[in-house]
Amino acid sequence: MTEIPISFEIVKRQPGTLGRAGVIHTPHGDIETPAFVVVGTKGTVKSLKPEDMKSYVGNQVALANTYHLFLQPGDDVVKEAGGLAKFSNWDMPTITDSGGFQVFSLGAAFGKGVTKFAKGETETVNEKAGLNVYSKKLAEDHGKLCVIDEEGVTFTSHIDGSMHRFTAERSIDIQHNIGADIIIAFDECTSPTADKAYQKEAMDRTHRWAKRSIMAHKQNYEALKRQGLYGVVQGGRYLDLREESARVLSNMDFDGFGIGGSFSKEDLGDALRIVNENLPEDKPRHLLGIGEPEDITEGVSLGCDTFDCVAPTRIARTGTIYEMTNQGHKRTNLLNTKYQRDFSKPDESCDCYVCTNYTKAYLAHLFRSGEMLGPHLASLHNLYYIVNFTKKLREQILLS
RNA sequence: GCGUCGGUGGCAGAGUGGUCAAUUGCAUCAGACUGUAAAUCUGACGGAUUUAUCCUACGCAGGUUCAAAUCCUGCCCGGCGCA
Repeated sequence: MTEIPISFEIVKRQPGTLGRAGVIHTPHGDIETPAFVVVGTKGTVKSLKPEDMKSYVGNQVALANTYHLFLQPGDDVVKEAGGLAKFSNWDMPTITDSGGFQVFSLGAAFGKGVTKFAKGETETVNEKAGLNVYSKKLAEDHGKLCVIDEEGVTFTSHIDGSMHRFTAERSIDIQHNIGADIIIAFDECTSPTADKAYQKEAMDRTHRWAKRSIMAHKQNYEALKRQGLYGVVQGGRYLDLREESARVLSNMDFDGFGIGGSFSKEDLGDALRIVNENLPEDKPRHLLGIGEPEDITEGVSLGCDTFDCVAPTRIARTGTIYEMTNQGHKRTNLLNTKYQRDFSKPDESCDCYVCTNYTKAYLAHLFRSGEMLGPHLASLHNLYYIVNFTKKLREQILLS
């Protein structure tokens, strides 16, 4: 094994774009990029057996979450089991997200129905209110399950209400225990409704946490040998902040970079361009939590190497599948009446296990009758769809 | 046959004189979902509509009342008990 656990080589650059095809070498194997990373937050891809990833999906890498595994079953248990890959029987490279997204989903977004994507005109609000040293009363007053301060974040467990504190160092420590090949510096994922002043403040804080994450990582020699660390670019929807974040992080000793935070659909492209133009070219870039097929097309051409997103499995569980049409990607709600007697393949152009063996009508029946096979088969298809679509984008770059 | 209880929107089941086109659940119809608080959530759900209102509705037919799903009478149907 090399001194550096994570290395990246660019195999081919796509002329005229920022896109590139490459390989990320990890202790658990190679990841040919661009690649879609399957999300299994709690060490399980919802509705799938771990083996299904190899047999039916074909993904090369999977991602779990630090916050969730810390709460259940506990990072010490995962460590004792021999690490995430062994514990979960994930026979492939793995990534853990730092818990930074939970700062958003349990914080600014809690109970508000806000997503990290701004839709059209967005009112910005000063999120300063969240910036206080933790107290239980404060959390209750603010209707949040987490409160941010300079040192870190205090969470109220969404499971049992117990209090837990994450700092940059603590997140890294937990991720060392979980043992994924790639770990991510603890960051603050901001809300798209946050105003610029707050985005700047959160970004600067994330940069300070980034520095501390590197220091914490370097203090664990064993982990340093087998885990790579990514820093996370922030800056919200503000291009100047995005540029600044990319530049600041570029000067830190990371093995790769996550691009995080909030966007609006319209300026996702502009943000990715300015970020990737400023990140070092020879390090892998992971677009955190994005996205839909169209987003991946855009992200790849703008120089992102890996992507993770819950959308394929989340929409699958409620009866929606991806379908390729002449007009492009389509989301098909199998619960719609018209599919009850539609005996065509779920996706005519797809050659996955589900599409070669079942019909829309059968899947529709499974969903209508509440059978668990419905979410399972739809998840298999959607993951295969997005993983293979991303593979095709890689092939296009190789052929360009 | 006698007694008794009951018949409410696709189903189950509230309501027992006005605030009832009728609580709620299921089903149905549609929508949402982007580092998973998520096998979740939202909306619609008698008909018409100029969305203000109007019409038809709580087994059927009458009646009482300013007003009835709610009270009275008869009929029809069902459960249970006794013959």
